[in-house]
Amino acid sequence: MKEQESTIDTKDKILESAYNIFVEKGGNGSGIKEIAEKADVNKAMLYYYFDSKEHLFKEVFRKAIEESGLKVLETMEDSSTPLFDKIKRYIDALTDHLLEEPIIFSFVMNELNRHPEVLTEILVDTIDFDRSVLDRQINEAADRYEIARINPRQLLANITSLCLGPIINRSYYSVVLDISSESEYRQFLEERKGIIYDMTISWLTT
Amino acid sequence: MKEQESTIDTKDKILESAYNIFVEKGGNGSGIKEIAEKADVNKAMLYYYFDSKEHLFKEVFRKAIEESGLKVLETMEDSSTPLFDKIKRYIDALTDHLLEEPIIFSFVMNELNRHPEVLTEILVDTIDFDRSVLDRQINEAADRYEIARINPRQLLANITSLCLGPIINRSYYSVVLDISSESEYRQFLEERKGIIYDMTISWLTT
DNA sequence: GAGAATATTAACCAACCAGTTAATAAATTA
DNA sequence: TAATTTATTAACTGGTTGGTTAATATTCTC
Repeated sequence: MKEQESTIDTKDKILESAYNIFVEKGGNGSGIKEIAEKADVNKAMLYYYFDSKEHLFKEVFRKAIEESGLKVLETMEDSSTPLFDKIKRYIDALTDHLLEEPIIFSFVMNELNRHPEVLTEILVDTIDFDRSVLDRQINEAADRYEIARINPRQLLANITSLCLGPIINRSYYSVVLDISSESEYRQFLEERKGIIYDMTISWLTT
Repeated sequence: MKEQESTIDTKDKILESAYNIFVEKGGNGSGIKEIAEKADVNKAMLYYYFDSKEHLFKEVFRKAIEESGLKVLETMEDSSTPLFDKIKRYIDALTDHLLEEPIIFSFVMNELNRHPEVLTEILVDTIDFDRSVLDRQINEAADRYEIARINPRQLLANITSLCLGPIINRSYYSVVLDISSESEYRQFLEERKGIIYDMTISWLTT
């Protein structure tokens, strides 16, 4: 059997170090030497617990998804909450979470864009989202003429895009919107919560 | 003086090769050896025309911005077109352009996220967008009670986010929306053009 | 405490990296 | 055509990369 304490210690030390460095510099920008050094561990230990840089990266990526706030999506599966309330909660929760961890989220998206073939499967089995509840809710609301008949996928794409955009591509929006200070930007994002909701509702009810 | 023909030839060959490889694999993922080989040029020539990998990359990045479709933003500076028309044209033009060059756009955003300090200045002087015309138009329309009084920056952020989102982070949206086939995805994006416009207008007029 | 399993280390490896150099070829100028 | 500038090349450099190995230290089991 393993000697528990120190094993978990070193393995976790490696993972934590890898997490920080990968997130900061990206998969291609980081070296295992640096990761080992920051973990204060011999480089060979890295290959004792993880058998390649790629494997280590994949575990880090999985962890990053968990902590990114993407899982907020699963709140959309709740059938007991009315549609509009759910939308509001989703927007607020997603924005709040993204405001806390913007870098992690940006990391996930960047790596996903750069290595889609390898990483989508990790995404798929880490987040596994079932859209059926939301679909039904939307269609039933349309049946009752409470909202217009819209494509549920478009709703999801709209809300998500509106929330993510200015956060994960902050550098771009900083330039376009000409907002440089941190506090100003945060205020701008706070203001968005209400706007995104209003915009969505006004679209659904016209 | 330079020997024009062959000079331009080789320099351009290098730039083109660098462009393709950088866009495909990203700045950190690409090596100059590969770039030289694909350009069918001696590696030293790379340092004859560009004095480092970073310089070469920056030129590629600049070129990528030009071809990415980001410049469509500048149509918003036109004061002769009515607000709603301008919005419609911006959405259509941006979407169309992005549909043609989704990878380039993704590249620009990824690199910008990864190296904001170095690349924002290139972005700033490549795109230089003046928001004042749009601001005035919006405020005047609000004065005339044609639209609600909204923050022009939020309008810009909304439209842009809605257009960019599902295109530059396609892998993510493919999973969330569960759309795998290329044609289905393109149709989805086409459908969005109208939806984004409707959504924006309904928000502005409530 | 012997033996086995687990954990850790330093030294090593070949391939690759960005970048240089010094010599040469080709074109321009005079 | 001689001198000069511009273009091109092969070979090289020093450092880094991801990854291995073989020996050793530590811990667990009995």
